[in-house]
Amino acid sequence: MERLPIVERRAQLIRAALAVASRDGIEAATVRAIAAEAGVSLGVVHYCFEDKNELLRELGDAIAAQGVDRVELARLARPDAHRAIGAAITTRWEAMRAHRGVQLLGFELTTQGLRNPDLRGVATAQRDRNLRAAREMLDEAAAVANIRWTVPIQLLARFSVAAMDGVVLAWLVDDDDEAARAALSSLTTHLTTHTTPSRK
Amino acid sequence: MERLPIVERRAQLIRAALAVASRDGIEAATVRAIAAEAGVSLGVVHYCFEDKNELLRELGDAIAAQGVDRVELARLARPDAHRAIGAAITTRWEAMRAHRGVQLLGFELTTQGLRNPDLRGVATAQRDRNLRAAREMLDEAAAVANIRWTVPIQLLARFSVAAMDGVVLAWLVDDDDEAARAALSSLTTHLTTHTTPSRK
DNA sequence: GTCTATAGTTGGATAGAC
DNA sequence: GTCTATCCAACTATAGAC
Repeated sequence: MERLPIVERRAQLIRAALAVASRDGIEAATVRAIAAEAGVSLGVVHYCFEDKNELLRELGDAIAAQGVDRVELARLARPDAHRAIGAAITTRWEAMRAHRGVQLLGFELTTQGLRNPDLRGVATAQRDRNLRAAREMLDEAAAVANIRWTVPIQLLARFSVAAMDGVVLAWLVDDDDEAARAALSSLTTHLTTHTTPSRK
Repeated sequence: MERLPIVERRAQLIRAALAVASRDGIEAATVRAIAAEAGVSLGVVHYCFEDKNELLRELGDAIAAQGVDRVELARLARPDAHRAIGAAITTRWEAMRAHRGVQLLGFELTTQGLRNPDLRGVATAQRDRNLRAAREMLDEAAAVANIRWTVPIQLLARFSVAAMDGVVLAWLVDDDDEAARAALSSLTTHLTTHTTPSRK
């Protein structure tokens, strides 16, 4: 086996953890399974991480980081408010839909974080990232469509995140793409009612 | 130890499982811990249930059943649409807020159901119950306020469940009652825009 | 740095006495 | 029906050879 600097070894193990956990679930992501996935022996994992919780915390960071590819709205034709908001939400939805296992893993990590004090930060970090991403999305949609929001953006961001989470969870259960799209369309309409043309 | 008919013993063990799992999390709800909670020995659990999964399936039923105390809207003063819908949602929210551990357990059982084929039914049963409860809530609110819905109620029910789930999950993470209430108020407003006076 | 070997728990499940 | 005793598998973590 090749020798690696510890930082690269850690990165490799985090990738392996993400692969196992998103494919087989958080319960299946044992130290053994992760070591096997990475092709290293059990001891290596304990050499690279303080304990399993530290590895899971890094996994939480990794999953949150990959969820926030910035949405590109600039090239929209006829960017009215409804259209811009709809595009932003649809883009995010398609990104999530493409990684079913990762979405489920996100919920699993959140519940773990709510039970295990050692992983508390995973849950809150994920919420913070989601909120920030939603706020940026709303800001960008407003800029592109040349409107402004008539209620505090923090409120709208929170509602959007909650609605998104709920829609994704329902979709994980019943795998109904049409229903999910309809719900997101409803969310888009709702957000649009809280806009007004911005004066220049 | 007192002898009990097996059906009563099962009910007792399910109650114990609910107590342990809602208090300490699904991972802590081992057969051993449940037996201890009920004050019986380990073997008794295996005598009463085929295996652990069967017990968890019954637990799923139990948790779903207790969530659907029917909302009483009849005595509302001046039941306009917004008021009726708001009351229905608030009532349900207060019921959920009072049982934090149970709500978290619900999410844990759902994710388990999505990973473990043996528990698949737990996730879908919970979704079905929630959808039905939401539909009944919308029906009753419409009847009380003398309005009708301008979009298919199935769609509204689904959106309501998703939004509720998302709001509860966010609340579990940050424990912010005010933010939750604000989000639910936003949901109420959104639902109200899809009503129209019903002709008699 | 990496490996094998093993300690030390804890889990689900079962056998057999009473 | 109920209990104790036990089996066996899987887990995290560590010690020590190389």
